[in-house]
Amino acid sequence: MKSQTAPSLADVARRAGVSLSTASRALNDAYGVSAATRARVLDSAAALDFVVSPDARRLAIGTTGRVAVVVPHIERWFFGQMVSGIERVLSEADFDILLYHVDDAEDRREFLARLPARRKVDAVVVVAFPVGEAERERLELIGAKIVAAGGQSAAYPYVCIDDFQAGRLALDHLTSLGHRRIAMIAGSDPDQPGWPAIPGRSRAYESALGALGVDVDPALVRDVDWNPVNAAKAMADILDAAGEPPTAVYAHGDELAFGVLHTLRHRGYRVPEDISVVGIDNHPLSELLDLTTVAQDVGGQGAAAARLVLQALGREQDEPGADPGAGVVAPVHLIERASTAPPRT
Amino acid sequence: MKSQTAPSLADVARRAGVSLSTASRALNDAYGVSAATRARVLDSAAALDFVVSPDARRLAIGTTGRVAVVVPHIERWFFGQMVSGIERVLSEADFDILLYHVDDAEDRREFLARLPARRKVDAVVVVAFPVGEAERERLELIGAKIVAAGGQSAAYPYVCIDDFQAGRLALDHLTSLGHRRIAMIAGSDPDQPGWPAIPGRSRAYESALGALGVDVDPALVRDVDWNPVNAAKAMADILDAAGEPPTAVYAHGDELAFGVLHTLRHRGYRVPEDISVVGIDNHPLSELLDLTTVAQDVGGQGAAAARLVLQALGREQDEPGADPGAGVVAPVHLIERASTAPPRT
DNA sequence: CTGAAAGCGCTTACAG
DNA sequence: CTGAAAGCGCTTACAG
Repeated sequence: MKSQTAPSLADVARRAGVSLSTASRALNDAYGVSAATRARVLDSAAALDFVVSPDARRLAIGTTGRVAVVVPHIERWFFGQMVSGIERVLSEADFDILLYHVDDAEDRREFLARLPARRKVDAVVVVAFPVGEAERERLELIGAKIVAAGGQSAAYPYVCIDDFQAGRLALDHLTSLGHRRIAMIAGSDPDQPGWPAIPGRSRAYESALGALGVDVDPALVRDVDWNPVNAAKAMADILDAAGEPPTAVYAHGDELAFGVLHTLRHRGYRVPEDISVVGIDNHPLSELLDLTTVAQDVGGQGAAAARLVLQALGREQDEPGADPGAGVVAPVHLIERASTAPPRT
Repeated sequence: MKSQTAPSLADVARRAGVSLSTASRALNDAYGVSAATRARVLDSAAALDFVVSPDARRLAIGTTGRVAVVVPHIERWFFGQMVSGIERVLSEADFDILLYHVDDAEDRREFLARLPARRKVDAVVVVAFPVGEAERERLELIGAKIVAAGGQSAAYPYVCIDDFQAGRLALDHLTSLGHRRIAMIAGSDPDQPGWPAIPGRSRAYESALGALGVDVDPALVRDVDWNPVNAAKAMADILDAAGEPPTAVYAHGDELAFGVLHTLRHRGYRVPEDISVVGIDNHPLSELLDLTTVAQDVGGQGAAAARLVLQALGREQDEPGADPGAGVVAPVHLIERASTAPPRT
């Protein structure tokens, strides 16, 4: 009945001829065990191929050694990068990462409501979505730390970029080139259709046009669910609806821009001669498509978020000047490639 | 000192006025507890916001409720899809997934060597890399099941596609169009430079040409580490090296094909008029780039792998006719788009 | 430096 | 149907 079972501490102790306590100490502390004894225990452990049962240790210790990473769309580039960055530093700090995928707002709420009581993790990092006040309190009540990646919060540490700034970088590039008639393909939150998923990037649009005294023309704006194919359709839509085509297109993300490029090419518009296109992200394929974009280091942000976790867990010496609990905003910068140029007059 | 602590089963039992055993049973079994008692316990648990400590439960139960998913490049599309598929079905079966990222062969070996003794998981699914015989045995010794996704093995269950077939699908399409001078951009394993990461896709090339009595021209073949940018360079290389350019290019993956398309465009070749291009994968961006490709459902393969895990763990009624321990090979199919056409004569 | 004992939070035969 | 008790595999004061 009992399936194969790994050697236990008791086995190690017996083989080394010491007590459980001593074996445990030899394996953990450095103190309180004579060198000779420790050596015997270590040998014994090695011979038996022993490794502590994490569950038992955790039970006794009261800590889990795990952190939950909760992401909406693990199959998308941005999230993959983020998880990759988080995993890298957390695993190095010897934490295991528990991956959870949550789809919509309902999913997220339910997940967060369940997690606290589960005590499965020491911390949770939520990627690109907010945590309600109530959930946050429950998490903190059980001692679980929480940090956000790809979004900010006043209530817990976070790392993100300044989306408004990123947007302005893209738009200022366009306007300084002389563009005035600029279309926008906005990424929209499927939970709240019609609302921008990243408000800052939309505000940048209004603000940039506003600064020029140009009114926003609704015929030039479309919301898209981040699916490139839908972005392609949206662009076609704009071309069909707007009397005069825009001279430039601002996409909230490179993946949306890819769709735009596709439609433009199919409709016979040359980029950038006829229409300029700019995105945000610096997706790995953007270089190949000569897309001008505002770059961000997503993997680096994941790593930074992981460091915030370690900090919150007291596992890292606070860097002097680092205000724990505060957020870090990662830098962004414009990368000019061949998809943007001055408008033809 | 003692940080906030969640309510324990003992609290629930006390509040309900029953013993620990009864509380436990009420929460788990359906049997052996009177309806009234169960109700009291349930109420009590609800009132206290109680949820069992997974670690304690596991310790007592002897099972972890977790499965490890080990991937080489979590930030790449293929792996993201795979993990996504795995997570979907495993989390529904109430398993937690522990994500591990391993880079190179050394990493993998070390990881697998450590895992067995750790007893952190009930099973491990390795994505797109092989597990040595020794490691496999150790894993099985401690009762951890193992299944492969994106690669096959004689020693444990797996799900993959038939890479040779996929390659032939792509190549037969090309040759039936009339192409004879076909270049190949092969994805290569960084651990074994010069070797194809996916041998079947290379064999398909040799086989398809062989069937036509055409010799493989080394000047038309390049190995690339799956980086699209390097694929672009490799294509440039071929164009520079080969006297006469190929009339078609076969890429081991769509991401490589993207690089090819880039170079072709920059060099002034029209696709497909001057040169045809075909890939494998049906990457989400392929549609936008009008790339002809051989499609595979990666997420579906992940889901299938997860089902194999459940099966191995005895958590799923064996479907009649399903041979546990065997592999499943997922179907592939050609998607013709605008990147392929007959060669100009 | 080392050991006996209690405890971490559950589950599960074993007896009522 | 219900409870007392042992056990899961470790850790950690408490005494030597």
